[in-house]
Amino acid sequence: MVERAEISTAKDAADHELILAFGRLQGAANRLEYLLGRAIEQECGISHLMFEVLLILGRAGGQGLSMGAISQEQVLTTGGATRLVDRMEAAGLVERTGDPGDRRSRLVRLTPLGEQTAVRAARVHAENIERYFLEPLPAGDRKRFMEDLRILSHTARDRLPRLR
Amino acid sequence: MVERAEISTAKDAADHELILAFGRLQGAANRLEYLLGRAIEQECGISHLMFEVLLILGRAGGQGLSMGAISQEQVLTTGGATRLVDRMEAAGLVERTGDPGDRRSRLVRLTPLGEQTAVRAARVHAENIERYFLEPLPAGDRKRFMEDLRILSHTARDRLPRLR
DNA sequence: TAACAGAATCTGACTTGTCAGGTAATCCTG
DNA sequence: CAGGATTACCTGACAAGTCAGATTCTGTTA
Repeated sequence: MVERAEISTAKDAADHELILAFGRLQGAANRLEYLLGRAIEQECGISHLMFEVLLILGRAGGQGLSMGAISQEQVLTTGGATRLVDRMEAAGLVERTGDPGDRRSRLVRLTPLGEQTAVRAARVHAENIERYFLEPLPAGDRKRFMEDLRILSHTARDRLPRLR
Repeated sequence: MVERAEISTAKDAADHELILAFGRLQGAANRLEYLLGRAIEQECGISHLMFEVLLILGRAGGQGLSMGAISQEQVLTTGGATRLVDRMEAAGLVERTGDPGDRRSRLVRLTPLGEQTAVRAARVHAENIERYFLEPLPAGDRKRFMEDLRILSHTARDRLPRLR
């Protein structure tokens, strides 16, 4: 009846194995994210989150996106988005203009510098992904693995509650 | 020669696809981590990183681990480890004692409360992993997928430089 | 054994996120 | 159309990391 004894049941042993395997996944994901984020920071002078926002804005094009749309695409609260865009604006990567249709809202749009940076950072990022993520995988597994990830990422995304 | 034109090459299109696919992976990993971390916080009253450290210490057993060993197992600098263990000590989950063999070093060890919390949190965590991570995957794919992850996590781990 | 390089940890200053609570504009609804 | 609910964004207070440098101890070596 000592607490220690609990961890020796069969169920707990299976749990432990699951946690270990999943921990390796999380560890790998974190380390990869760290590595890729570092590369972008050093080679392009922008943070990982700034890079994400540059990509989002590049994909959106045209008028730009509202602050709310940006924070919803990221794992960021609205307050966090405000501060991130503040820094990006100070760095000359984006500009904020009022939305003519809704004076509460503000549209965020890439500057020419922001576009150049986005293109260059995307290239660097893709190279690093190939190098660190795909290369170590057995060649025959890559395609199937990417497909699994696609499925998984969608189901996970749909299940997870959004931030405010 | 306009910068915009660069993004329309075939290579850049492939890069873009790779970045998108990988972004989904990162997004899923982050959202899962967020979700699982939240569950642990709410149900067990400890942060995600505290949980990791509890598991590490539980696995180590015996004398406990030095601060350096803890920071190396985590994606944490030594300064960050100091502050995390400070909070865990204040919460009564661990205790720090001097290492008799090296007076610079300090050994961190689970308290009885820390052990109980580790066991309980591990159970909650395993349940949540199954619910959010494995369940959405097609049943036949789970085993193979876990194996891929195992391989990948090892290669990624080996390639990534350690923090200080 | 004195001196110095290196290791283990801690600390001050800072960064960048969260959270809760503003403020201004918009949308309903009687 | 007045007035309350809601929406969009921002801000002050705080949390929890990073980083560089200080402190204390160890081990080697001249």
